[in-house]
Amino acid sequence: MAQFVHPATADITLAGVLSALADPIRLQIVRGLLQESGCLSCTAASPCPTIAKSTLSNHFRVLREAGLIQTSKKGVEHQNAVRSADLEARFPGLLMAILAHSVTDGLPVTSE
Amino acid sequence: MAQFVHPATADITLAGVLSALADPIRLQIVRGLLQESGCLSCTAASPCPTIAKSTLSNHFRVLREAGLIQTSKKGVEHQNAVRSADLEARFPGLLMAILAHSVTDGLPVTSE
DNA sequence: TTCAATAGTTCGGAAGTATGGAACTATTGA
DNA sequence: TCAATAGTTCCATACTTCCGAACTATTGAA
Repeated sequence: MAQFVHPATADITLAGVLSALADPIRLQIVRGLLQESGCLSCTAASPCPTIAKSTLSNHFRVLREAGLIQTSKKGVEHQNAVRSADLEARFPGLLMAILAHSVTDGLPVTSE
Repeated sequence: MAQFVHPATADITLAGVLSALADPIRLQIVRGLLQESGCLSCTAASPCPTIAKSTLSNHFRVLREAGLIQTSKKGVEHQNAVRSADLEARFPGLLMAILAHSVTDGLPVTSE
């Protein structure tokens, strides 16, 4: 499990970013990471304790391969951080534009 | 086939929008619609002639149900338009932030 | 009215993707 | 060395996507 595979900044694709963030769980993970000074273990960054470890691991892999987060091993844990600078360089304003509205996700303003 | 089901502006969700635009084909459809004064039939808005009709129909359904486009029947064709104003009202700046980079790797949309 | 052409939709099966439990690896600490 | 903890991998099941074929709806011509 040496080091993880992270795409270079130039290799981050728009479809990959959107696809990764299209999942509410992953969206919440990224939001949580940004709120917590950017470094959390996988379980600490989980938005819901009922999610299976394997599922969570998969979500982190998707985020990692999309270039949204950077994962480094630290002891028995993994430290995850949002690649804010890389994303800003690759798609200026995109992440902010998306996360600016993520609070309302799944919380309809009106009926339902 | 009465009218199509379009979500109210308030019911448009972030995950729905991101999920709909996470597909390169749908991203191209939306871009094409915006470039063409916003009204195109389904086949006219197809970014690739090899896509099966059923697949295309499904893509338009996804875009419609996500609140990205409005479809109205006009004779034998369907007229599709991006719900720019609704999206701007619901998620200010989001669509623009996404489409600003949708030309896959750095080519500017504006000067095209 | 009947027939053919066109534009989309729906159906059904094949291929791909997501989920979670069980088993596995890696690190730490006793 | 053993147990505990953090993640990953494997596998089976469930869900989604894609396409061809059949279907519906509108138009225009005979």
